[in-house]
Amino acid sequence: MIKNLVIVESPAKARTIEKFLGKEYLVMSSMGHVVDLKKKDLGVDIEHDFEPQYEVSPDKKKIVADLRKSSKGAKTVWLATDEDREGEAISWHLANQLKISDEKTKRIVFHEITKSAIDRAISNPRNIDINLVNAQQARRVLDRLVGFELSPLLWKKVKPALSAGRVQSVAVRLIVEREEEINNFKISSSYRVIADFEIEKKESTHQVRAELPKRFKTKKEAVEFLEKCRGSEFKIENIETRPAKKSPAPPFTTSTLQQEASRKLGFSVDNTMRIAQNLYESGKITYMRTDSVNLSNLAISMAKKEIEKSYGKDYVKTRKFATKSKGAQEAHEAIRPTFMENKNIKGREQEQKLYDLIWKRTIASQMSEALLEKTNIDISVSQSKEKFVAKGEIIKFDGFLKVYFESTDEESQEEKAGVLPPLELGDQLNMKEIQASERFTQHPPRYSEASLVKKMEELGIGRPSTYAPTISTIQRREYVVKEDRKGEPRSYKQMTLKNDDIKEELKKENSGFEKGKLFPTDIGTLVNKFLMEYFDDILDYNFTASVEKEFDEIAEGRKEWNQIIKEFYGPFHDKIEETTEKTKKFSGERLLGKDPETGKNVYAKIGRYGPMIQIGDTDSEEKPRFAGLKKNQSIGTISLEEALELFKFPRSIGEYEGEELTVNIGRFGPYVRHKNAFYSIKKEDPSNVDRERAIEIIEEKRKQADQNTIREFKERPDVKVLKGRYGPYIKIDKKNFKIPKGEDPEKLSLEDCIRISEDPKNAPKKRFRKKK
DNA sequence: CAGTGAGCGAGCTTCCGCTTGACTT
Repeated sequence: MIKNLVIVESPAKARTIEKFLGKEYLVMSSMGHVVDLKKKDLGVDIEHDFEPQYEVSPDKKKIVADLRKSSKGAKTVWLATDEDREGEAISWHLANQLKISDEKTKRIVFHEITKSAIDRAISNPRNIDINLVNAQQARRVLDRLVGFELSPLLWKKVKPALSAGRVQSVAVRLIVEREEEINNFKISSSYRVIADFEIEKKESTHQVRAELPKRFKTKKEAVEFLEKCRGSEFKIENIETRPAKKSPAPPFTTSTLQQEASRKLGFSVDNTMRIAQNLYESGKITYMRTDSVNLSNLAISMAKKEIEKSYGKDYVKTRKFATKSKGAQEAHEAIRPTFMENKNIKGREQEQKLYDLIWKRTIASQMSEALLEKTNIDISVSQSKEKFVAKGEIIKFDGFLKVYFESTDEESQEEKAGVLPPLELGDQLNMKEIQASERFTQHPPRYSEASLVKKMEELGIGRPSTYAPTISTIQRREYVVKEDRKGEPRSYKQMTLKNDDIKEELKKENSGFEKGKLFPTDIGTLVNKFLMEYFDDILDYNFTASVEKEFDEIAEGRKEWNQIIKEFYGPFHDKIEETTEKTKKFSGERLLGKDPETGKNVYAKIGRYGPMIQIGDTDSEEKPRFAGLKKNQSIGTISLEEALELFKFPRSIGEYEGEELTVNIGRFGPYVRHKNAFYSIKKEDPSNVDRERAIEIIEEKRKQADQNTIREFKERPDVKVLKGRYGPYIKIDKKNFKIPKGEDPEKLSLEDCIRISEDPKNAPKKRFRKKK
């Protein structure tokens, strides 16, 4: 019999802790929450003070049963879930589910997984803090009420299967509004002047590059200035040198890790988290879902030792960082290597890269500041009041820069300041060339996944465990798409003064190139418009912050959670009812003009299945005609001509193998149809697909299918052994069957296939209903 | 996986936050 049962949230944590505690302790994990509001219906009893209707989550039934069994025999059950609102609630639900007496239940917390922290926790147990639990219940119930009343309203008014919520709807709003800003952005240009000088010093020639701080609004002004430069003398008028310091960034939180991995390694938020999870489970890094920048004393002393060993004492400067982000709960340490002496790890390439980033960032955070010397040199122009400025930067002591430099989102136009030659006051410079180039203002950047996470964190919306899932949700609902945009060529004017001559050129550059940025779709834009019109309070950027304040008051025992929810729900529910009754379908309908053939109205709108064009009015006697939009078309921008073009489908484009070939646009995009089979048109515009190209597409797919076929049987053409994304499988008619281990897919006979298909172990699992 | 969109009506969809495997074709 076990004396002590310790329950934590994560199995990897359980394994670590078990090592610290002796044989008298059994450590198990709950795998997060085990109880939630019931899945079906609202799950909240509105009539009775918003009583939550809880159930053990289906996938946690076994875990709860196992925990119950182990807890029965234990003398003491230690609830060691995280020290935050959710963790407290998990402990409370566990206590309720395990049905253990209060006397043998103890609640303990630790924020770092070290022997001393755990020992300290064990000797300082407390009871479950019911106020904190109530704050969690309020949070949970509020999110359910908002999500499960707003979403059905969208199904009625906009389109089925949509969703809305406190977090995701604000994330969508950010992206929609950024796009509006971009659309309203007026590009302007100005002229930037850069001069290249030369100077002889100590028998060698040095180059000096300087920029005019002022930019000229017009070409005329820029040329006038170049005229003045012609024949001017350039003299060093002022040299200013000042010391500067650079400090390292704090260690990683979930959000900053996602941002840096995106900028430096090009990882998606989702990928970063998956890799970090692997590193965590193999014991290489600490927990990866955290909002804390704090390092344990143990970690700091390990870092110190490592820095001393690798770089010397001068490079050590330990620090404690304080969390600045809103609503941080700091239940864990910052993300860091478990053992600082492991500079490298074995593993997959991506794991090594991410680990390297974490190692460097952590080590750098405990290193000395970099000491710099910044120099500004003013260069006068004898025939003008303007002055050129040359900037230099010398690193006197590299400090943390030896290992790590934080990157930024902004791709700046500024050139990096370098080392300046030894110049003195009064020196004359020889002008080699002065260039005035037209530069354009840039619209605000679209969000990437990582910069959206950064913004969400700033607003206090979402938690480390939900950033990645939220970003997936808004893409899965097709509110937002992640896309690349090819840049477009743009010309700019450039005037060059060289050898006393001013030359003007028209140059080309690429502008607007974007990779992996988030764009709102028509549906995202429309849903946002609807919610902003009727539920702007929920979409308010401060909504979460203000309810969090209320949750804090509940946690402090100063307010009743049911009361807080009641005050919110009353007006919210009224608004839901009112909107349900008083508003019509919200389709974003836009009248494009009249169909020249029939004279009927042509509309662009959102229909049951997404963006479409409608010819004819809904209430007219004749049924309107419909056509779906192509990818990259939008109801906001499509022209009447483009809209009418869509009605030219399905197009018959000839015959092949004695059967008709048609091109059409369906639910999953454009396709070629031939002999009852569908072939997706992925690359080109379906309007341009002719017979020849269609045959190519068909043959390509057939070839692909051929290569993926391992076995075929003449007597039963519906039975095949195929090679899929996840390895070989058997296909019979339209059902797929797993091939058990030990069977060689290359050698399966028809009888083998049928035998395998009849074994219930290999039966196709019920498909998880997941709409893409 | 595939040709819809109004309307008829049944039955479905949906939230956020805490955790991992099981699973996909």
